[in-house]
Amino acid sequence: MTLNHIENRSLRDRVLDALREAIITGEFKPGQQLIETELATSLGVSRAPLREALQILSTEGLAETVPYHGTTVRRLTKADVEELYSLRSVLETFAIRRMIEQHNSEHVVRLRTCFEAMLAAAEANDLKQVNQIDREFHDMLIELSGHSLLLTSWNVVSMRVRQVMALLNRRNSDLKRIAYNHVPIIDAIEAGDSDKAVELMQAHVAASGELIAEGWHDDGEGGDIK
Amino acid sequence: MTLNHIENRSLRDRVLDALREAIITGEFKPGQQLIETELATSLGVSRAPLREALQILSTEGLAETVPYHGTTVRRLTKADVEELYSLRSVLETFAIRRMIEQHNSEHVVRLRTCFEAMLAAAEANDLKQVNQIDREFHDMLIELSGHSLLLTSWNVVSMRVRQVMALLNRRNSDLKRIAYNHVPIIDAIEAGDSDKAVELMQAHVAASGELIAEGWHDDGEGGDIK
DNA sequence: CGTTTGTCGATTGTCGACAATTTCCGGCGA
DNA sequence: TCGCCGGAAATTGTCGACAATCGACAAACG
Repeated sequence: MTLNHIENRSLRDRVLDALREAIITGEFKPGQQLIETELATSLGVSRAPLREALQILSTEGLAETVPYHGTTVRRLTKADVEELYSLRSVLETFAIRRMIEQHNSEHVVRLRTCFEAMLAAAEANDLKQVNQIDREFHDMLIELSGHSLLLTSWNVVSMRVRQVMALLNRRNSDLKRIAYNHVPIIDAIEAGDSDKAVELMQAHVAASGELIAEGWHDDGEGGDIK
Repeated sequence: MTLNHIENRSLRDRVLDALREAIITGEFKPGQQLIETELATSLGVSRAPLREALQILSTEGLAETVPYHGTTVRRLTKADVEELYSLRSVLETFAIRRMIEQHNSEHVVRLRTCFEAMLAAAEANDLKQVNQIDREFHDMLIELSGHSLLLTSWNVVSMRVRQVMALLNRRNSDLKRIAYNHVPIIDAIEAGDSDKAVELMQAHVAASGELIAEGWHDDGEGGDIK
């Protein structure tokens, strides 16, 4: 008999996931006030676990808490976007170097598998799916570096990148081209050429970062891209 | 009349500071269980703000929470120390590059002032003071990069570095030599030579990291250094 | 004797109520 | 009209009490 484990996580964790998801997907807009009693009743829990979730969101940088003034969804200025992408670049290139040092061919296989899934989604013209797989690709890079502290730092950055992406209306650009952009990076990793892989990744991240920062309006929160 | 600011911060924040300090200074040993009722009564607060503080400690990586089993001070393995110092190196070198890009001579002045204070403490053979100023020096590097997201990431790393330092018994080594180690870095920054400054910083961090990791015992938590 | 089941103590998880703080709004006087 | 002074409303902060969960040991059963 194959029984599934029953959901046993604490309310706090489930509330945290729900709120995080709402912020990351842009359902909760930047600057929006997160009123405890309101959220608590709408989620059907008391304020205690909800507050704990809000604390965590604050330390993760997704929300902002001012004593006696409440918690709001953190605003994202143009400077924030630039910082986000520059730090992202630093973390990812570090991960690449560290991964290459391990000379594990299994890693390259996994990256290529991921790429192929991305390509398939691109051919189906499925923007959402491409985005998700792109996230998985970059997450995988970090994971394969085998650096757990880096992973936790990355998660914070990654979440906010997702938030940024959700806040702008992207037209469907050439998805296949986006997918193929990853090939030279994988090739450089396979060849063990750290410097080249790093260079390519820096360009890759910088390009998308600039593209986004370019059309960013601090008050309107994101314009149209591509 | 100069009145002190009335302590108006929330209990949670003050509890958080107290607990963090206790962990960072090594007063709370790694693996030690942090029992809510116990801490609450000893601090004279209820469990609510205390729990919120513990949540934050967990997300900061200083503590570890297992549902229904409580919170413990996070253990520091040798691998953790290595990850810590490698990430620290990445963040600091990034900060240096970014700082140099600004060509602000004021920055160099502040760094030199900091160095001189360190030297003075070294001549007084005051290990504790030297350590504190060393921390200030590296914190200053991050601040001067003008990258707020980097700063928040740094703070997490920095706290854990302090914890590591507190857990090992350092004999007084040559403090003046330690202080003077910072000079070439400042010089390279002043000269605007990013690559050299980065290289020196990497060596600087790697050296102390290896020194510490070398004598680290995962179970005993840190041996004697120098 | 080994396995399963029940119970206990300790600890964390959650809740509702109350206190503290800020904000907003209306009335009052200059 | 303007400023300002309460006081009510809204919101967050804190507390004590109760419920849920877990590990360990004892008890019952084969």
